[in-house]
Amino acid sequence: MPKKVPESGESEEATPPKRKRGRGADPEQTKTELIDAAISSLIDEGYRGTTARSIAGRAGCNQAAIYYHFGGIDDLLIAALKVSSQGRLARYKSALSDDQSLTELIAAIEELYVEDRESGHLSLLTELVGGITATPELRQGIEASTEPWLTFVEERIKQASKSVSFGKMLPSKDLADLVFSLVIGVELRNKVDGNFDRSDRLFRLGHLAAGLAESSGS
Amino acid sequence: MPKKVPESGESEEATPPKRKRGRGADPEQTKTELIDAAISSLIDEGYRGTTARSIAGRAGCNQAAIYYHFGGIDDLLIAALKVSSQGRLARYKSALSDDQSLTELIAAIEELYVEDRESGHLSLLTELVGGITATPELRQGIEASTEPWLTFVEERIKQASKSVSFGKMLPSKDLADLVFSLVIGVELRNKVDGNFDRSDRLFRLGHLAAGLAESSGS
Amino acid sequence: MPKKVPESGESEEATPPKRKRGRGADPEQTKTELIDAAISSLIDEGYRGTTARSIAGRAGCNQAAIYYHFGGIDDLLIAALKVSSQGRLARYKSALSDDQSLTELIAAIEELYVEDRESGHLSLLTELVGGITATPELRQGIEASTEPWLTFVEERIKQASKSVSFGKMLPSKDLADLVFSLVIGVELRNKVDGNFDRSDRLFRLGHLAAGLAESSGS
Amino acid sequence: MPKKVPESGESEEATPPKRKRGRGADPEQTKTELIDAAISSLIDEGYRGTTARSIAGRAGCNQAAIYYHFGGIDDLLIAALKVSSQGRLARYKSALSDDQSLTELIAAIEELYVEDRESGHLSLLTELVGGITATPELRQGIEASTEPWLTFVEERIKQASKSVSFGKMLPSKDLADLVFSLVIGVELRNKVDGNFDRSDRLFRLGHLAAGLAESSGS
DNA sequence: CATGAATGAGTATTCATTCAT
DNA sequence: CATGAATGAATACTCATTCAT
Repeated sequence: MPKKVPESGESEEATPPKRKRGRGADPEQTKTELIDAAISSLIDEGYRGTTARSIAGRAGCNQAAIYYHFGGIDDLLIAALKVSSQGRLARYKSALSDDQSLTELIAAIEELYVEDRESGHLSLLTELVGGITATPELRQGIEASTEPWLTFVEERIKQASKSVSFGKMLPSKDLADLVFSLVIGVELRNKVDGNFDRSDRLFRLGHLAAGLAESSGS
Repeated sequence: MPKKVPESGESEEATPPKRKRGRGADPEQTKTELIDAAISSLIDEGYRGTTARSIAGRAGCNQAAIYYHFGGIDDLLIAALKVSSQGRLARYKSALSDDQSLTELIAAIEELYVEDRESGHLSLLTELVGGITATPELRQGIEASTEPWLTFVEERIKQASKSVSFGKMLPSKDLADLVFSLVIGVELRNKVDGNFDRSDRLFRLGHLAAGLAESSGS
Repeated sequence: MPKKVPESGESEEATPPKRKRGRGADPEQTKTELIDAAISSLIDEGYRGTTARSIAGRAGCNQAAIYYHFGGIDDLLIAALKVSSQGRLARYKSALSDDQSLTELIAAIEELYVEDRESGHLSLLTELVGGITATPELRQGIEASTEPWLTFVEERIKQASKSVSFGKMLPSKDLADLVFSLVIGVELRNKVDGNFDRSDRLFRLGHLAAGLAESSGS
Repeated sequence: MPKKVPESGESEEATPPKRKRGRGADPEQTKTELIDAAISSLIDEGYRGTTARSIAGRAGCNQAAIYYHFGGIDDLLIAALKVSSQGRLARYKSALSDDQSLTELIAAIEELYVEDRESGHLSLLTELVGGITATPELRQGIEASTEPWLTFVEERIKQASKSVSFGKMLPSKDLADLVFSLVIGVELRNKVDGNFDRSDRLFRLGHLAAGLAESSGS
């Protein structure tokens, strides 16, 4: 069901004429293709189903390429998460501006979130976290991709709370942690019951709370 | 790191004289041992690392026993989740009473939650959810074990909100959903950074909010 | 597709009131059920697919019963072949009489053969022979079930050739061998292409030859 | 008991300098070795005994190679049948010529047949057919290897019947079917009783009939 | 630069068989 | 008399990984 959203290569700049892969090819292209393949495999097949074969098959190249370019499967997976995460974060940053009211902010976020959910990019994170217990090496890489989001969310919260009377009292860091955890939890729960209106309902709750907060004056 | 907490067999009643396992033995004991083994394997090795070998090894019996008693690994896994989930839910139900104030309630829950987190029983759920993408058959079983928790949380919220002035306005079902999702999200995030004080901080936030709510009068 | 034809118990005599199986049951009944199960499993699943599980499942009893009653799977299989073979042979003997002309004889045989083919009883033999290479112990048992057929066929040929001028010159033993081998070969070939009109065409050839032979005078 | 006869590689031309097997080796050699191993395993151990282990062991390579090169055991098996069948058919074609009398033809065939029987190549076919019930996927492959033989036999019969007065009346297609089925049936019967003079006796019968037919004028 | 070939160790699952009851 | 429980060894197949080219 996930809609296709451009994976790596966040920008739309014209890519140079794609040479075919093989001897004398552009190594970056292969790497990019592998990363895209890893992303789509993680989304479609989950962490357990994401094997060298599955990735190489999707990338249309040899399994050995994974080792040649990334040194191993897990390293490729981390790279994939990084690319995906950075791409999405950039999108969020460009779509949210400082002068939005709390209500506007939440509306904007909801739109982005739906993009995430539908494209499957959120799933990437939860799938990889699921692999941590079996493969602890993943942890560090995941954390690195996670961290920028937290500072970003915290910042947004700080900014938004300016328009609220008791704003300065809000523990923006903890709230950021809460919001981020909640998003992840919702994603996981969606996997269980496929009940995608859960996020809708929670956003409605958010709008309600935002309305209440704003009406309490700046 | 998870502390050992008795898995199946919620009660502490003296178990009847344990016959040795083997041909002609008590099958229930073997089943129980397999379930316990599955639980501990899921906690220690994750979904990906929980193989027939790993389970049978922990249970001290032959891999074939898994198939004899449960028909397959996934079936054993959801049986394990069910046992674990029911056991924990019973514990929650017996530990929380109707006449607790909101603040008391939260304090009680925090205690139980720490038990969950430390024993690893919460991890069971997230590990299995991680397997859904690769093995969709798990979904139904997970959902079945999840559902009772939601109704339980909802009831608690309804009960607790009576002591709050605007309590009747609260969408208890959505809040239950939110709380449950948040717990799951936190568990997942803990796996990433091992930052176990996150829950402490969030509970503090909860206490704060509870205090605010209660001070607004009943 | 094989039509059901009563397996063991060649006669239609009233069977004594069937007690259920279990402690104090009639051992003969269990044996009979196991044999019938083995026959149908060989027909449906082939030699490779005929496992203890498959047989016991069809017989509705425990796998251990096979060992208790027959000592092993192969022994049960041999017993099954024997029962099936004897049953069919009895049917042939009762359906063919001495005073049939060659043409009548062939017509009668065709009818019986179609029974065999459709019920799958012929398949029993070829499936078991397929197992000989892997399990040489089968050989003797199969040979024992095969031998009576050859003497029977030889006798029929001898009798029938009396109505043919050059009848005494015919090497009836070799011809019996030929006919029997041909039947087996046809059965095997049918498995490959499912072309069941092959036997029809060959019987037509037989009728032609019979007509020719008879027209040459007695 | 089967005598060794070169399996694949019908010609005796000097094979190019055989590189050792292993990473980066000539894949054709590995494939050939696997096919030869499959053939000899089918002959020696039968269909039931022909496992990945047995084949890889005989080929001196890893079981996984079977899957790498053929995708699965059954596919390797039908590849083996194809190679064997084509090799033998080529041998037959080169050994039989148009200008042979019926008697000469039968004599020539007898010689070839003895080769088949002794080398075990005929057994290949019957073993695989025995597997059809359990593994229907084999059917198509077997049929494909079978079909050329039928057209070949039919042609031979047509050609030979020219030297017989009533030759044009002969239903060569049905006769081809009969002959081929008979050969298969005889092979199977040989497995049961090890009575290898059966074919001798049948060939004698054939010679007799041929003599009769030829004496009836062209 | 990249890959085809190969493999050892592993996967889930099923086998025939045994034994205590 | 018969069976439920159990198992060691096998089954087909896939894994991540390596290496020669």
